[in-house]
Amino acid sequence: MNAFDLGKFETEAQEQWLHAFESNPSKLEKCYLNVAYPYPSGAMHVGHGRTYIVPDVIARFWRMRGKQVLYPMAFHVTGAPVIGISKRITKKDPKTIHLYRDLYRVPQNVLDEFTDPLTIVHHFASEYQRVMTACGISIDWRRRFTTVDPCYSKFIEWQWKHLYEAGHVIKGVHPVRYCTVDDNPVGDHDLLEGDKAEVIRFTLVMFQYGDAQIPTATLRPETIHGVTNLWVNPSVTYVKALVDGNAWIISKEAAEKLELQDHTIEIKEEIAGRDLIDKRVVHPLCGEVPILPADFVDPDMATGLVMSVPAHAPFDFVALRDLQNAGKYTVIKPVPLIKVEGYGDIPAQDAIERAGIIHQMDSRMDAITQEVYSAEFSKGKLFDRYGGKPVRIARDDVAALMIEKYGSEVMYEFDTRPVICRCGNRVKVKILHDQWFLKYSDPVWKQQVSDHLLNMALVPPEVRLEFERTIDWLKDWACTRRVGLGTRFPWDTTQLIEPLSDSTIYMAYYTIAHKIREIDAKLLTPEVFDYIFLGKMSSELPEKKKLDVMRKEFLYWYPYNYRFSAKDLISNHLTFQLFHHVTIFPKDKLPLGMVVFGMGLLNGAKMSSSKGNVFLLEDAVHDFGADTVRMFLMGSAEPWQDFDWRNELVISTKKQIERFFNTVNEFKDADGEPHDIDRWLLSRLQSHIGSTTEALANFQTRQALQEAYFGIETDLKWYRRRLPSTIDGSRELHTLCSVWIRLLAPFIPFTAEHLWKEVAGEGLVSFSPWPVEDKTLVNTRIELAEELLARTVEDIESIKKLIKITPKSITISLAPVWKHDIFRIIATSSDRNSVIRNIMKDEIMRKRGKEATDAIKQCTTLIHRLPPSVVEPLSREPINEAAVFEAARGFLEKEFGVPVHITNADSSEHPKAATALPFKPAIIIE
RNA sequence: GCGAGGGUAGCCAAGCCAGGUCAAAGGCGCUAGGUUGAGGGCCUAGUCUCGUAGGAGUUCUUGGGUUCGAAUCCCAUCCCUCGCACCA
Repeated sequence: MNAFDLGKFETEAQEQWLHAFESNPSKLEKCYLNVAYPYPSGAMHVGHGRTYIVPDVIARFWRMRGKQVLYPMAFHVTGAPVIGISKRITKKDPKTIHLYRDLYRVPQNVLDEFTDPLTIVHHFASEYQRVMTACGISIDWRRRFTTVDPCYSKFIEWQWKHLYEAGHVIKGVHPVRYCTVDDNPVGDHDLLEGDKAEVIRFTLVMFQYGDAQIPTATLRPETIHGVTNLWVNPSVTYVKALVDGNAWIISKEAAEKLELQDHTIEIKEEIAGRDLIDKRVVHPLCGEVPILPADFVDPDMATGLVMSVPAHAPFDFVALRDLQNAGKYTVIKPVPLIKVEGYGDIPAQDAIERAGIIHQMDSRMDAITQEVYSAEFSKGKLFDRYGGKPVRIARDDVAALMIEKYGSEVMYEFDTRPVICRCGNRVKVKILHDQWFLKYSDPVWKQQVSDHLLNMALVPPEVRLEFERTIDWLKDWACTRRVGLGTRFPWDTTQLIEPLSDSTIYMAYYTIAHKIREIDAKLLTPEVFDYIFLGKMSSELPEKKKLDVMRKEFLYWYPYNYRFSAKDLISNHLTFQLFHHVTIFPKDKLPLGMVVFGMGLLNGAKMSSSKGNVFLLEDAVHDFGADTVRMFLMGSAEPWQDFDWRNELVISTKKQIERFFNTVNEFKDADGEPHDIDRWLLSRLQSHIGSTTEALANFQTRQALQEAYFGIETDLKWYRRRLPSTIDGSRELHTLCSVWIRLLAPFIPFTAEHLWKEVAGEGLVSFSPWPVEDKTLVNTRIELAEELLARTVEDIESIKKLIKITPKSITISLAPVWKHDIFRIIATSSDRNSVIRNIMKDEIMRKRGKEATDAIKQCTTLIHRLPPSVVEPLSREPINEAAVFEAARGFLEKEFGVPVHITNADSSEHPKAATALPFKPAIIIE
């Protein structure tokens, strides 16, 4: 009749919860929680589950504690990924089809529609809502929106108007990875290869060659003084091209690249590499040098020609040495210019010879180059005749000088290659114009954020440092994009506001999301939002009454209390939103706190949709039940720790819920008279209530479950053991059930809701009052008595185990009064050294001699071993041990199946009796 | 490489900030016994080593140090996770 059936509990509760969590301003104190909204491009897995269940548990907790709780949800559909996905589905890319059809189980007819990117996000947004609901997440769904809703775009425009007016939006140029086939910048997820590649800024050193110039790209312009020659690949065909009207000799590849980097290119003629060999070039800072052949020169690296500094560049040194070993160019000597500790005059030579490098192709060349470069960069100094500056300073100085006086230009190139787009094309660096930035580098802005961070609650506290570092480190952020979904950038409507920049203050939008829909988006001018969010009046506000309602909502809910998000967003989103808030909202509307989550693992490995290592949340709910999923996710680790989903562990979580269910069913109708053990149970219950409450107030879901579930379960086991077999449970068990259900309700709301109906009769447990610790029910003496009994039982068991005889009787021999005196004196004394002397001053003690000093030592050890919760009350007043054991004699005899005698140690003949201590009676088994 | 966090018994994980209450909570797994009596049930005990009396010994990545005393503090070392930007 009342079977454990999670599926049934879920169905029952869902009906009653349908609109239960819709939350409106009220007289109650508010609690506004929100979590980073999802980008719905795929199905939810158990990792997502935790992200939304943690805030839900906290929301349910505060709701029961009588707060007006708001937990809203929306969908972030801004950005480019779904554009790519829809393209790949259109092209019938097998990997993508497999992912969506087989892993996410999108029905074929829906999948067919995925050629439209909006369909993808809308489909999965609905899926998210469905699965979140199935998980019992108590969201106010009336406030759901997506970031491409017209009203939301109006809101974003308003936000940006304020950012702009504050001077945080600036225009600039920016080098990006660019695919010339797609004609678009490419992000990491668009890359087939080279996603680690960084764009590096090279200086082009311009050598004069007849009427043309040869640019060589370098990261170390200061080494110009040590150039002995250039390197050219003899088997490569170079071109002479007019670059911005000047004749340059460069590789063909370089010509294409430079065209993307703000240069006009007009190719005039081809020049074979070998025709350049032995020609001479000149630069004012190094004089005239020859061009030498080198096969290692890559035409696809920067300009395709390089300058050679054999004294400081191991590659150059070896290449030159190889030529000279063949008897060529023997007059060329490396020209050193940097002094660096740990190396001789020619660092490159030292490094090469130390490593015993024979030829250019040695695999260690890169490492040696790195070693020399970083040694020179960190510790090197230019020779006095070149200015004597440290390398790290001279490098930038020389580069600036060259650009100013010697015609040098900047060229961007990747540090590693190849970099290949998903379309198969080589990615190049392009300088984007009309690129807009958010000026996160602004020290004044940074300071405002840092100042506010001091007022914020951060969970766990360790993340504070990371936030501080991030604020400090943040540079200007390119905030507009050319492709994707999103809101048009107001100052250049061909561009869109970038996804991380349109999701920073939407927590404020939640407060009005369900109301603003009633107004035509066209009417939503900045003045409207100025009124709602800032209280600024304007003459012609539309729908003033509706605006007033929204103003009230905002004032009631804002600022939010806590924002939840995974820790990988600290370095961007979570910090960005602080920047935006401090600019737009007044001080009393700034965020109050943040909770940062750890990451999720599946069977020990990182969850990843693309690798197929995911467990869908829906499947988990189906296989184990929503409560099981919730309890497992909340109990296996604290929110900020990484957690690992393992099916075997989840199964045992389900058994635990079932055990709870059975126990409640067994006890809820008990109506016996209470005994001492009931008073003990209730006393213990109070501390579980207290600890659970404290843990949840600190977001410690795991700790809370330990207290609320295992703490109470362990007590009940002892209770049952202690209960005389002739007696039924007392009516206090009904109280315990009522409390227990409520303590667990945030974690396993479905089961709790079902049981609540049986225990309380009516109302939803979700809105029932959270249990409050009743200090008047706390009975330290009874708890101590049970503690003494339990410890003694344990001791008897371990002795029985050791002596391997069949006991015929057990004698418990209690410590005499004088030992209790000693115990108390030691426990209350602060100075352990003098305490022995003080005790032994006493005449009576001294008469006891060694017996007394032994007792002192033993008591000292015992006091160290006992928890303070035991020592503290004992030191105030000993308990009547004889009464405790007399009362429990029946229990002990039942436990051990032999007669149990209780004696006083000082009247016992048995030598063991002398070992009796307070709270640790001597045990004699015969 | 840089920034942040972390490494605890078979596994997960508490403890570390405020050093002695730590052989180290709790859960899982495993083993034994009991109960019911057939099998994802419940209860009890055990689960580093030794021990015929509730104890002792060696442990908390590794190596040093501070201290009467360190899982806990300091230094170094190795390993792991996250972030390093135009990407949600």
